[in-house]
Amino acid sequence: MPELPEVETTRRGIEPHIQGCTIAQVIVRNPRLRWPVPDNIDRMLSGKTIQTITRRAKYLLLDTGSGHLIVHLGMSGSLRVLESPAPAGKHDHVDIVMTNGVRLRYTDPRRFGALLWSEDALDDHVLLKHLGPEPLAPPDTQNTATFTAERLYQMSRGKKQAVKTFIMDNKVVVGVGNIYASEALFHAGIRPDRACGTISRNRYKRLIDCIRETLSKAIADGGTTLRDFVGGDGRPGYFKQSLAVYGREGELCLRCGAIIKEIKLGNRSSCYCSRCQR
DNA sequence: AAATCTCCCTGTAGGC
DNA sequence: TGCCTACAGGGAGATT
Repeated sequence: MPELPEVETTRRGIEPHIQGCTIAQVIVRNPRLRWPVPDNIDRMLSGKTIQTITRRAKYLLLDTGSGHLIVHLGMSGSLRVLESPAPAGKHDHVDIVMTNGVRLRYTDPRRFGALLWSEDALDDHVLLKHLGPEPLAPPDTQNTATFTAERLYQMSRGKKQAVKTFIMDNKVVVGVGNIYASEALFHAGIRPDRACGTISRNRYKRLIDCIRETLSKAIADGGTTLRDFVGGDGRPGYFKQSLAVYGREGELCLRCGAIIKEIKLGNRSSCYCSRCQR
């Protein structure tokens, strides 16, 4: 399921195939995603050239020079490059056809994703303007608007919220979903239900290192494929075999051998080792 | 104001 | 060709 590493894997997979391509046509088979695909999207995109493909949080941004296509993969979405037409399956909702015949195909069984068109500056877009810092951007210790231990420390003071839901909050840091929050907390030795306001600067420093390391390794492995996810080349990711706690409730901790526990936090399952994580 | 809950959706797993 | 329910999850919006 697409978290930051899966979105970045997708970005890297499609970029070499579609950067510089001119869009001939957008075929919308089913516009009913999280928000409706705008019915003018074919008119807005046709004839425009894809200049860059960037990522902000879990959003992919295709810049045409006069407006952006904003893509979110939801939890079961994928974007693949097809070098030639192929029959559309049940969940292949949108094809973006290039003038050279290459297609960018959006597939999303659960339709939690989105394809939106924005002519405004992206900094002002309602979905993007309140987002916190990127976890993998170069840290700037002088700037608390970047992902630093000082930021987490300051934002968490006086809060009783569980640290796991805290780091999954997009205003705190973006791109950390349920899988990688669980994994990073394990590697940092912090219980997911610990009140975020009781965690020291030093432990936040360690947590930040672990979040960066977990996300980076997952990107290097092509993301985590649990069921649906495929990268831009249609291949699954291989990080699943590196998961230490996520989805391992009842199994043994790889570090100490204790049984991995599962609790619900914010209606989301959270797995942890009660011996390694405090 | 902060924290928690609900909802959108559908494929899959598990119980019977 | 079994039917039914619970569950998974990102994140906006509602509620407590």
